[in-house]
Amino acid sequence: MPRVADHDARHGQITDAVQRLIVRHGLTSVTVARTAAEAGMSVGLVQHYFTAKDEMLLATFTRVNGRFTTRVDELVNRGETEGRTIAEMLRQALTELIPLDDARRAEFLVRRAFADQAAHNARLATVQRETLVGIRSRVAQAINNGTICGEVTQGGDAADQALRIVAFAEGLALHTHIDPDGTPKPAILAALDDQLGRVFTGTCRRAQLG
Amino acid sequence: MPRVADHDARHGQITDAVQRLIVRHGLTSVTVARTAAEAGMSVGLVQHYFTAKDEMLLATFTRVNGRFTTRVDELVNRGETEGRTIAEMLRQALTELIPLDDARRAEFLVRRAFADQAAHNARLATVQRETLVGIRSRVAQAINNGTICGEVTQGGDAADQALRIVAFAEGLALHTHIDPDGTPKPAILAALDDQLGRVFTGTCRRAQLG
DNA sequence: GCTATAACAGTACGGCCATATTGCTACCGG
DNA sequence: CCGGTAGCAATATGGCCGTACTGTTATAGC
Repeated sequence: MPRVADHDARHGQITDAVQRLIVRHGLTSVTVARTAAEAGMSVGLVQHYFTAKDEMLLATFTRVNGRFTTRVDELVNRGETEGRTIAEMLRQALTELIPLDDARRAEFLVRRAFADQAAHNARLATVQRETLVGIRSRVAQAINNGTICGEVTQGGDAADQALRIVAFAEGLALHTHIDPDGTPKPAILAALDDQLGRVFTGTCRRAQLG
Repeated sequence: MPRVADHDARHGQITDAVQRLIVRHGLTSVTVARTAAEAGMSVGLVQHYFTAKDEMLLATFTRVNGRFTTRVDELVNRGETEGRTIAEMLRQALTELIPLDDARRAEFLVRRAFADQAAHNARLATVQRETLVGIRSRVAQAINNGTICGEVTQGGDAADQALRIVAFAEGLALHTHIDPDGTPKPAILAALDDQLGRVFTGTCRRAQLG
């Protein structure tokens, strides 16, 4: 067998380069040659790891979305061990969606960049949809947990409430991005808290939840 | 002087063609040649009316946004003469944002298609921002009117409430588009009504408002 | 230490795209 | 009725892009 390379690491280098290019100059500006240069490798090597540009972009989108949901899950796990309320964890998680700092903004830009493409590419659309319903179902689960625990006092469809909360957060994200000056950070967070406060009206009776 | 042509009509033909192409295959698929074919004219003629492709795209974006706000304004005017409540008019107006039918979906796709570009093009960003704050200030005005009239009983910053309402509507639009099956039309409209109902809690004491 | 093969680089190629250029045509002003 | 300019078409051009192709290097297994 010949020399081996860390495929996952290489894929990461390439998709990270794509991400940086998108953040800097938009998805349109992403070419294989530029990506190679940004990643510090040759065009041939990029081809070696991604048979086609489409694959490269799909991998980038998948990775970014995966990183996001992973981060949210870690946040929740940490919150649970630290005994936070569900509302607090949810607030933290949803804040991840909003481009309030550079890292969040970068991720937001990438998600947005693929929005147009996803409308006409089945595989991108699938990743996008699964990410979205993943977030929504996590929030719904949190609401169900909250109902059991006592933080949520009112009844009502958890999925429906989750949709409203997530939609609201993403709407705030959009406005924050398009008109940062018109939407100061505290106002955004207050709005988010307010929305969460409509559902999480009680206090937890137990220490933990599943 | 030589023969004359209706410049505005030509611009409209071209930008309409661009819009159709975006809806069908995304902004990436829009080329000058394809646009000319779609509009039923020669490449040279497109060049005659738009010195560069950028101008063509900017004009398209501007037109679509303009058409949207015009439609909303007409809706409001009609609603006023017909003596609707402010909440009803607002509900109608915000529903225009959500891709619940083909026409709305087409517009939504175009707005989304330019999202990535706008992040890296000052002129597109300006159009986008102005459209957004335009909508928001209209909603804020409606809330102020509602306060005077009696439909809005609680105090609070109208701009802030407007932000929340519009953000919510756009979030619903996003979810409707990405996951249409997971968000049935009635649930979307109910959510929108619910959100509006949080602000418009009273009934109008007067017939009309400015 | 040989050898097969993965890892990697460089370049060539065919295609499409935006735009420049050129030329024809129709019609308004006089 | 005629000259000139705007309207319009067709083609030429130069560049970039994705990808195929060819070649080189390094190392794991024997």
